[in-house]
Amino acid sequence: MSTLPGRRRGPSKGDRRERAILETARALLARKPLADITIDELAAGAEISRSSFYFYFDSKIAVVVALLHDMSGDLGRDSGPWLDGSGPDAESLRAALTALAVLWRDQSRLLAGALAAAPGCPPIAQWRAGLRAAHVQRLAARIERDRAAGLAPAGPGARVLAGLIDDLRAAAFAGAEDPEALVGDLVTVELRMIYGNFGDHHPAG
Amino acid sequence: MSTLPGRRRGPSKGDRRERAILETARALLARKPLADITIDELAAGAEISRSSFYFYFDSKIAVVVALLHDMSGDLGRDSGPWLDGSGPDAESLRAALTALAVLWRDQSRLLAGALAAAPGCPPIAQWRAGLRAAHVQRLAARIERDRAAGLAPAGPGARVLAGLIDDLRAAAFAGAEDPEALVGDLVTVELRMIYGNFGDHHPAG
DNA sequence: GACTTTTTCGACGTACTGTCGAAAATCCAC
DNA sequence: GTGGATTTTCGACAGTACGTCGAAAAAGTC
Repeated sequence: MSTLPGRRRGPSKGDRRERAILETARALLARKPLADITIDELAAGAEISRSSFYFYFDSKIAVVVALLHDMSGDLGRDSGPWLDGSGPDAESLRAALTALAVLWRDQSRLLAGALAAAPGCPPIAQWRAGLRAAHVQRLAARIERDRAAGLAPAGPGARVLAGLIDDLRAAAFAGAEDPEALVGDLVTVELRMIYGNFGDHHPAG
Repeated sequence: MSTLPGRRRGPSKGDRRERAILETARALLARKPLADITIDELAAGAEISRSSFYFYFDSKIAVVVALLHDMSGDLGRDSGPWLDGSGPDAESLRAALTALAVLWRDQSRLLAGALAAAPGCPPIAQWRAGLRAAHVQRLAARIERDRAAGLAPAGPGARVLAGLIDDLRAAAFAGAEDPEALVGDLVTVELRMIYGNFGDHHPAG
């Protein structure tokens, strides 16, 4: 699964190195964009030679994919109540968006780099497509439920609408210097996209 | 302005070459992504050596910027009626979005490549920022006008809302295989973002 | 036909990527 | 602990693409 060419089994010295590479990548991503990071740096950070790097990962992208996978779990965190609920529930939506915004704040370069690299890089594109599909799937189901219940007006196909909402989130967070500051407005906008202004609320602060 | 290092004036042989480079770039972008295009190919297409390429452009990016500038005029085309009008006018919005979708259909690789390269590439980032600012400016003004006139409900700051709409367009068109198919749904969604469902309309087909 | 400007290109230096094969370190059974 | 297998390391090499320099050829000017 995770593109490791050489190793067979056994948590040995190599494991420490692999983790060191990942940690180095994280550290470097905290202060420079993905495109500016070279394999030399990754190897140096893990205190191995550049050639040795290739024993652990096939490429810089493979490292990124590993980091992304580590994060996948967190990405949908706190979205359950919103996605499984019904009606224009601003609070559960706000919780979902806040969790996402915090993640973007902490990992913006990793996420931005991944999004930028996705076209033209199948493994990353697949990762993104998987997350997107999962979100669209659940959100579209929620929209259909609400429409059937008369809570939401008809409109674009539920999957299309859900896709637009997913796109909007990614674009908005990717472009923002302070993602958390956007949460309130995104709540309003997403609710309007789904409910019109059935559910308009008055954001506090 | 357009980063031309060598030439002084006079429409000479060099002009043909410069145009040849741009045409080659256009042609290549029609069938492969920007990242896969090399300066060798650009030079070969214009029938000059790679070194000669640098006489005309500073880099591949400079070529892209030139192409983008050629296109800037078309980007806002047919948006006037929508941006200068008032109220939930689905038809003028549809016209604006259709023109944009057609542009995306024809130049998707150039635009997608530019958007992907923008972070980490100041000249392209500036181009994008300029367009975005212009759009946000006019759209925000329109929103404020409508709110003052009681045509649109209060909500996120007009500039923020306009920014989200601009982001949504870029993300939606960038991700779509058939941008024109999205226009109808985008009309609905943008109107809802601004007006709630004050202005819900019934899209035909 | 000299003189200037424009245009061309080969040679060079750099940065980064990825592969190969041999050696060193480590592990494991006996 | 020693011998053979496995894991890990790295130097050397080959490839690709970028961007610069300076000298020369081509074109334009008087």
